[in-house]
Amino acid sequence: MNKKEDLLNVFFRKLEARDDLSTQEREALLDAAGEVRVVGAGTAIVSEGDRPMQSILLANGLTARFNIVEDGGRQITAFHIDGDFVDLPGFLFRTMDHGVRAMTDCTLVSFPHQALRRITEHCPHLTRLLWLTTLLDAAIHRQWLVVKGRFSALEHMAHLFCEHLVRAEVVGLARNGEFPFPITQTDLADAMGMSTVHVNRTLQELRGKNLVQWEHGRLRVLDENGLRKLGQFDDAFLNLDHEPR
Amino acid sequence: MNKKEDLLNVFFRKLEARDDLSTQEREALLDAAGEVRVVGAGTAIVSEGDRPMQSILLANGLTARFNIVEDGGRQITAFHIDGDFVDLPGFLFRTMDHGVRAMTDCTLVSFPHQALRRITEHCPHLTRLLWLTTLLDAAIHRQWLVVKGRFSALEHMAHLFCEHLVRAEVVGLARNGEFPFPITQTDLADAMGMSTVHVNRTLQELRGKNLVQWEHGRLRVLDENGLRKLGQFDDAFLNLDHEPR
DNA sequence: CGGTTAATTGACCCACTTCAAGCGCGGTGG
DNA sequence: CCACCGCGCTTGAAGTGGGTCAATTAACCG
Repeated sequence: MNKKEDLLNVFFRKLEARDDLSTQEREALLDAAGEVRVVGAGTAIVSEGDRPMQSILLANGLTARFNIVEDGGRQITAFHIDGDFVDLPGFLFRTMDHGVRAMTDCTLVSFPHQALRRITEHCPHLTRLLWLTTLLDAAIHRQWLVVKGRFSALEHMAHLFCEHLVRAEVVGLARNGEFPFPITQTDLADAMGMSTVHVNRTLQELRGKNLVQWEHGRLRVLDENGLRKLGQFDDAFLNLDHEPR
Repeated sequence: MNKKEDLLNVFFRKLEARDDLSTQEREALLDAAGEVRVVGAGTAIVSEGDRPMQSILLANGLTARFNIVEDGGRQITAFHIDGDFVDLPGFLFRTMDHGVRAMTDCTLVSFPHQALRRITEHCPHLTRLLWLTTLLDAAIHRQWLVVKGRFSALEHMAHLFCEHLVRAEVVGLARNGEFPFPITQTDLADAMGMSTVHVNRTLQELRGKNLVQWEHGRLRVLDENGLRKLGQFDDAFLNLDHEPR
């Protein structure tokens, strides 16, 4: 089915940034891919406590992982873009410890856990690459911890924008430092663990320094070097080297 | 070699809390295990930028993963205890994006990456369990993000102590709510992303509420329910259910 | 043109930081 | 055996980054 191949291309691209992918491996992934679904912005793709029977690859759109705390506050722990699995941990965790929400309309491809298990049984190298994608998520989490623990709001925001620029570039979503970033300031505040008010003021400061523009759901980085410097951004944690894994 | 088996027992225990482990799998791990090493407190087990040829299982002791930021500040992103791999991401990442330091004297068992690769090629279920351990690390990272983003210092500390109590119990390190916690308040501050001064005051508040004692490198939880409530602690993220993975 | 959600602004507040001292204790050398 | 040293713990005082509350404006949308 040609259509499914198109949808998976962006995932292949993400993997191929880190290692070679054989034709057989591509086919194994195509075989494993199940239902394709388009959901609207705001859809709860996964809810805390779910025991899903498949994991979901985001072919197109933007999703957020989040946890709700007692006072009703929400903490976003990750954003996912084209080519990211939004709940691969569910394959081995069984019970989801967090929710995933579509922040935009999203095209989703489901991978039944049974099919993923078959991959782990017959395609060791591909298994390592799938494993790698979850390690990437973990590396991003660690980076967020460093940033949240030791950076000012301004540095934090600069770092986050740099991260998204690079990730968008890897899957071909960015052109001239501009990429889709269709979320609200409230969402951003929930991701940065701060108040909307302060996100707004921090953003104004970044704009005032002529580092970024953010309009119509697109973020444009005007001065990538300046932004990287401010955000102390080093892309090493994203493991962009192409090497045998 | 009987000695090596003793050292790996705590790791078996960690895995067996989540799924069955066959005799063959245990043997595969024993075969994969290489050099055993004891290092003193303060040793840099892994440094940022390293390209290790093996991953290291902590058989006994306490280690911390950390990143150093520009102003010299340190952010600890994880603690590891008996039975944890301290740098399994290195198996697929190749280049380490952070350091690992021995906080106490540690007994380490190295697993050459070549041997781990062999496991991924011949033992799919065991591979999934190794993968699971890195997913556990990631789940803890996410929880830390939630806590750091949305909790007060007091709640944060309560949560951290709960997490360590549960993890220590899983590998048999805790008795009557008491377990080894041989770090300094400065280390704890680096993990919580706060100042030592405030760690000290927060700790006094926890003590004042008769929730914990912390003396001679051991933490004693006096009122586990109270501590859990204060820290909004739910152990779901630690995936303690024993089920087929 | 109302109704709703997102962005923005102002004023005040406080949790946590910073800076600066003291204190206790184990280790070490004379 | 004691003086000294260094590290970790503790305390006080003063400052601030970011939060909270509340209101206004802008953008969107049928």
